[in-house]
Amino acid sequence: MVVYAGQGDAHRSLSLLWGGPDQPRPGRPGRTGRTGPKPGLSVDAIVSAGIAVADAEGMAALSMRAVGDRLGRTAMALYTYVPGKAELLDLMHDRALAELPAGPDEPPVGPDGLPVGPDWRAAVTGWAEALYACYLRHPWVLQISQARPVLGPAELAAMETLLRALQPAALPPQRLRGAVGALWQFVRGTAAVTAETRGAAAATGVTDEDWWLARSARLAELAPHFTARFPLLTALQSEGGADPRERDQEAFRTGLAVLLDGIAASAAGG
Amino acid sequence: MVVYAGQGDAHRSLSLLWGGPDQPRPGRPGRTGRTGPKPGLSVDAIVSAGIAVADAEGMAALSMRAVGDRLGRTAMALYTYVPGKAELLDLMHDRALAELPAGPDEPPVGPDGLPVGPDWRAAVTGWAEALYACYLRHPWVLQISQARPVLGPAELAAMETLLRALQPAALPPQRLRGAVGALWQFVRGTAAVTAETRGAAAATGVTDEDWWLARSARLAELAPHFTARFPLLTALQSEGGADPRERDQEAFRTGLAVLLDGIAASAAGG
DNA sequence: GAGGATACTTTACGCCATAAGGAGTTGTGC
DNA sequence: GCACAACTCCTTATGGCGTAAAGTATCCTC
Repeated sequence: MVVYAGQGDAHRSLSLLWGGPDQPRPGRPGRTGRTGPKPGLSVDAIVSAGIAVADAEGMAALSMRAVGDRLGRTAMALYTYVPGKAELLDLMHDRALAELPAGPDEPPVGPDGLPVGPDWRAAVTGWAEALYACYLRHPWVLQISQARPVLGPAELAAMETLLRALQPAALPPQRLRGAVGALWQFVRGTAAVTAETRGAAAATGVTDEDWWLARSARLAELAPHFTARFPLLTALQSEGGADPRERDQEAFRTGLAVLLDGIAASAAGG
Repeated sequence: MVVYAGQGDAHRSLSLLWGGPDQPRPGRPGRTGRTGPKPGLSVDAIVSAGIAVADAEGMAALSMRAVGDRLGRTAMALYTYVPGKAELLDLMHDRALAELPAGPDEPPVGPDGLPVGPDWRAAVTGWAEALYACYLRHPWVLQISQARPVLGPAELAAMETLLRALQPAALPPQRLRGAVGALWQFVRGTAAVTAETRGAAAATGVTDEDWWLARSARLAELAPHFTARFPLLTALQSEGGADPRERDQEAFRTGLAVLLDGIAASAAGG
């Protein structure tokens, strides 16, 4: 379950995200830092602690008190460094994405000087797999509403990497925007489904496969005319069956293939 | 900001989702309903009230108290009908999706008896636009984590509709699964972005366009070497410029076109 | 050494979901 | 007609949450 809890100050988030580590003191507006006790914490340390809590115990357990505890402070101590929880989440989000590889600096270049490479498919696939893996390493990121695009440096860097990978396909700008959006949303959504399957299975102490079986059985029991009501779904579920435990991986691979085919068509069609 | 707040009982959600209105009394396990005062509420009424609150005041304002107030009851009265807030959200989610049109019962059939129709693109486009519009009518649905796929009847019906629309493309099952996932995630993700843009603009009392301008200006100010660091992004943003206020619509259309091209390629390639 | 800025703590407020128990209402079986 | 069980709905209470407000201890500047 997810609750939207009021926006937080995106303005402040942006400052913190882009402020960098060079600020003499933690990022509150009018602070000189010439006097007073040395800060014992830092924004970075708080973000790390937050990620540690979320990785270990899930988003539900991520409270300001929990983060403070992990640092040997009270919850209120964090407010010296970070305006509030919403902004902390924004920072955690971008820090998680910062694990993504930057990719090669230069795309392959042909004799005509233009970027060239039949293998933009491989490059985009690599990008997508890296993002997918990152989401699965930090599933809590998927509960931070994508409806709050704060545009941190790591997120933008990831988009830039994708654009670089797509460069050889030479898409017209409009198509390029569409493709980038579709790819990003696809990876995120697919990762969310995978994360949930794993999480639910782990929480109930059952294998992924057994969990799916239990779910299906229960559905069939509750909706007796299931096959009559949803014939195509029923057919699809039984048909061409991959091992259910590999189904998520498969959905990722083939969905991505569909997207890449679409991009290829755009490239060809100009 | 979004918080994952503990799973709730998916088992109970499923019962409520599929139980239908034919249960003699609200859906608690061992109730006969032969005695006691007549129920003044119903699961349906509670779900409607929840949707009304969320539509009018957003997910942040959706509390059990708020829902109870709207029905002239206390928060605790709801627990007679619904096990908890998580399950209520599941019900609200499925009810929102129930607004989607079911689509024609039969796909067009050719002389060979197989479903046929060059216009599966139109059908899928129609499906995607309907889902997109539904999400924008109820943006709070997008904050319910997709990482809790409870599989209500309306959600499954929407998938069935999509499968029916895709039938003429005659995709192999593996590809079909990939395509369905990609389409769904794409619509959801794109709708989330649009919803956020509108929401943020509305909250600050500014047009979408001005909001984007302010955002860009602030980014440029905070990251002085922006263009050097993200050359492709910078280029893409300026290039081929649609009116920024139409950009979301455009991203939806062209992203969908990319997906459809990919599906067409799969159909051709068998 | 005084004074001010700063880090961090304690306390408190108003929310939240919901557990526990009680009051009033309705039907059933005697 | 009456006791009782079933049921709805309420009040109260618990333990969480984010964070405002105010206090204390630390350190630098003058």
